[in-house]
Amino acid sequence: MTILEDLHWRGLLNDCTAEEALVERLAEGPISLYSGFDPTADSLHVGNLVPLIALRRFQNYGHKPIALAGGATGSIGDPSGKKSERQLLTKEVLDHNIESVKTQLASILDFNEAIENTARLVDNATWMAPISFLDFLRDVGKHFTVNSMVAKESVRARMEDRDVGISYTEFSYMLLQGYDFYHLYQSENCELQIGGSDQWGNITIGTELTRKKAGATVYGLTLPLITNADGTKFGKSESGAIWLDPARTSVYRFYQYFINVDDRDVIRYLKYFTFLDQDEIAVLEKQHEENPGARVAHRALAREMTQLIHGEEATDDAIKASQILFGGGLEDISENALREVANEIPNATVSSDTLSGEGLSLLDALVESGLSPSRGQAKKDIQGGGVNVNNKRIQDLQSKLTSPDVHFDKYILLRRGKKNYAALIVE
RNA sequence: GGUAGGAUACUCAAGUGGCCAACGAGGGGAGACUGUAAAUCUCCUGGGGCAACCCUACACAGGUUCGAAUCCUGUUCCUACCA
Repeated sequence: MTILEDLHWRGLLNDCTAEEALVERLAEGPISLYSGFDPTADSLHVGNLVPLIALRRFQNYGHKPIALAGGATGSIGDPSGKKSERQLLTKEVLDHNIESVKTQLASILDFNEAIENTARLVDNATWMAPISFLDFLRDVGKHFTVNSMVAKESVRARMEDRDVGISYTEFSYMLLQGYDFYHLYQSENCELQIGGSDQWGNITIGTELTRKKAGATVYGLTLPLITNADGTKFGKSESGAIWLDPARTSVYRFYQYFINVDDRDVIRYLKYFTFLDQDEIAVLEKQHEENPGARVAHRALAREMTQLIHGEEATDDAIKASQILFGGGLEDISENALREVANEIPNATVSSDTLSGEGLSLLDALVESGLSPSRGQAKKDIQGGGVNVNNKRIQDLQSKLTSPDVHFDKYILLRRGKKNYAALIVE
């Protein structure tokens, strides 16, 4: 199977500037390709993952991936898919973002310099910054008519909306990105750019510029926009975007996001995001269809993704934490796993004194921990059988929490309903 | 500006002197069933109390009454019709 066949089977081929020619070129040998990532935040999120993983797919097939951090383009702002003009980022924020994003890019691609096709990381500010405005206008701007630029979807959408409009700055974005491609062709012999389907316009500017200035054919390839079957936006949970940075989205939440993927989406996402091959996914698909309740495919997806981004060890912790929060008792739980859980859920601190003697009334503990808004509600929760202490149901209103309830001298796990947890941390 | 009608809990909406912390629906919470799903079914849905009961609440401020969401007066806001 070739890389393009692989992408095609995965449903990752959205559009290509010249597919047949690219097939021939790829057959001749390894190619350098790139994809750009603008540092609009100090972390990538799962929505950025498709192109990034696609770069890795190419690398796995022996090609040479280049990850481009958009130090220059990011300072302008890509109008593609944006309904309104964006706030420019300050230099400091931009620098910080680039540094953070760089390390994330590095975690997915193989930067091992010992291998032939090691990945590279470049920042377009290094070649954009020195170019003078005049030179840019003469060398790049001259090759494009405003007529064609205005016709691009990203610009047209904004022109049609008279209320928002588009600034000259964002209008120029496509030229910068186009120049990147030309530059990478010249300096790295980079012949292919990949990106999301919203990047089509920007990518074709690059292939055009390279053809006009260097007389060379370079290729563009776009990947589909990921859409959830239920119409919600991929990569967004109730609590916001799913980031790759564990400080923003904990490993546990990251794992859970993929566990909770809609049944209808799970096989598609296995193809989009994982490196599992056709046979492996076919097996998962069969198991999923026969018994969706077992959620084998979901588990595989969540584990693969979490391992890819956060590594083996953190994944194991997330899986264990999930087991505690969605299943069994605490009997065989390790202190590490319990700490993981406690970090994940709201918590309240109680002093060990309150647990000695009489103990702390469960009602007070529920209110204290924020699980129940009032004592009255706490009572109803208990009477309704909705309250668990250390994953054991308690239905006695008079129940007190005492030291034997404390795990590892530190934790008491409270739960209201199916998934509202809180930890009492004893000090 | 005139006339008429209205303002009830998260939302809609019943209630026109005591049986009203207030019918019903939606929403929300809990339980059962399940797959950390969907659907379905049951219960709960102002605060405190084990409870009797107490407090707070039917736009706002007063009043009548043993007793007011309900009657009266004034105020504010909304809606319709007329100017």
